[in-house]
Amino acid sequence: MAVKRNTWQREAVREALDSSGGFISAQGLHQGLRDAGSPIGLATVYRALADLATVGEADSLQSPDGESLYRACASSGHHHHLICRSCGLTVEIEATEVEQWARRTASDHGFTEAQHIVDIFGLCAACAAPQPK
Amino acid sequence: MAVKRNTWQREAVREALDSSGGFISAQGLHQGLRDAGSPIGLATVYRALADLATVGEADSLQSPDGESLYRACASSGHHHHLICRSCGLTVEIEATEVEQWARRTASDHGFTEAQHIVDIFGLCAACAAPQPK
DNA sequence: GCCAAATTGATAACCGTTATCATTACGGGT
DNA sequence: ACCCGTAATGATAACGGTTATCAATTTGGC
Repeated sequence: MAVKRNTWQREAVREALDSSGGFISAQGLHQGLRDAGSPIGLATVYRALADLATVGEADSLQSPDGESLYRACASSGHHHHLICRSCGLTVEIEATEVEQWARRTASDHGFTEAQHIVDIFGLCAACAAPQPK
Repeated sequence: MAVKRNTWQREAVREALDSSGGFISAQGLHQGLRDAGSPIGLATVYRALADLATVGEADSLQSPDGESLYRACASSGHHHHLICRSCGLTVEIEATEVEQWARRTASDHGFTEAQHIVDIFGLCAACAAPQPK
């Protein structure tokens, strides 16, 4: 059965994910768990993460480097993120306008089942000032 | 030097990219070039692609699988895409509203050097009706 | 307490991308 | 026209991340 994935491990992952406060890579999460004393294996982290993503309790996106980043999602509600590419700070943003625009644009071209990817990467105020690059 | 990247190979890549008509993976592009008779190497394709992307003549995005997909970009202008996840049909879309929204949102939170990822994946009219899967 | 089923975790296989490095082609200078 | 230096090319190896494999452990039911 597919709905049997509830062992303490998954919750551990969810907690870690939740306390990370932002997007984090699967491996980073694994590190964190290990540091926290969990003897959890990397494979399990990936599995838990995949499950959480499927259920909708986690959000995943591809970093520009091709890594998969995950983040705890309070709801299965749709929202977007503003991510500092330097320090990782993540801000959830409302995108009502964009939602509408996306929906309109899609149906405008005869597209259905449209899901949009809308994320903004930048440098937060803190990271911007110091060194440009 | 960095501005010395102009040998026939890059143009070959650009042509291939251009005639692909949609997003294509670096490897797929390499295959295509090879099939077309070019003795081009995979490494060179990656290099050319990176260059084109840098100059702004190619657009790149990460597929959900983590692959990098490239597409010929008419201009270095910023625009987004509506992609059929079934047949690969790609439509360039104007996103003026979104541009503004993104810029506003970013600076609203003190972010600078904001680059946004805005793409819509869906099923085009042709692929939607027939067979669900 | 015993058995069956499922999860776990270490490791190996995979896949795409990037770096390495010898070879080759091109251009300039003489 | 020839020689030489510079840079691009391409085969292959190295890399990093993700997924699959599989034996061992744990869990729950009877």
